[in-house]
Amino acid sequence: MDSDASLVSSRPSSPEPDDLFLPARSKGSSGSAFTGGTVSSSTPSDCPPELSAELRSAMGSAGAHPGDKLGGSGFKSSSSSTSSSTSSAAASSTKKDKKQMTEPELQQLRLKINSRERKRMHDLNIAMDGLREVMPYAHGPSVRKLSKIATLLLARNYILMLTNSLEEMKRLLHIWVSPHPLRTVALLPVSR
DNA sequence: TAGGCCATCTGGTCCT
DNA sequence: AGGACCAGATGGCCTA
Repeated sequence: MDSDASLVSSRPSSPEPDDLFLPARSKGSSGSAFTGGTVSSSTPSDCPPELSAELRSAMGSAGAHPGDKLGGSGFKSSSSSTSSSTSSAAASSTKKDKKQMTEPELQQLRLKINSRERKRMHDLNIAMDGLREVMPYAHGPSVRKLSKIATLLLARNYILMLTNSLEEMKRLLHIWVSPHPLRTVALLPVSR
């Protein structure tokens, strides 16, 4: 309810995950087909998410705690709907205790658990923002930020691209320092 | 208006 | 036993 506003103000509508999922591993050939391909252009012209100021606000507000009300965001009417399942199935670990707990106590416990879960998700979002920050993607206040799924897919492609680049560099380096005379000579500066 | 994305709640399971 | 993690359900907001 109240917390919604405090979280992420921007509504990401990511680039198609498929686009982000694409190449990244056209290994065989000369690697890094990714560079031009996925990462930078993964945002097909018109849907270029970004973030920066939004990110900060999001991260800043992540710690903020809403008013901890049951059924907080206009959710299903609290215990009434779950009361049956609560009594029957019940949580595995605290089953015995829950039977003995009074309604207010149960409610208190629920609030506590909800709060923990909320915090967990906030932490997850902060981590996701951190990942967005290091992604090769257009960051800016006027651009929507990547959706979660898009962030993950882009990150995957980025890692694959970097891996390919690294392999390529290693290969080149190996050629350069190769003991093969012809290759070595070819690398020697022309001294006349 | 439909679809996408997200936050939150909730019960269950796993781990310490 | 308590907390972390997970997945399903639900409803809100936003954009095409």
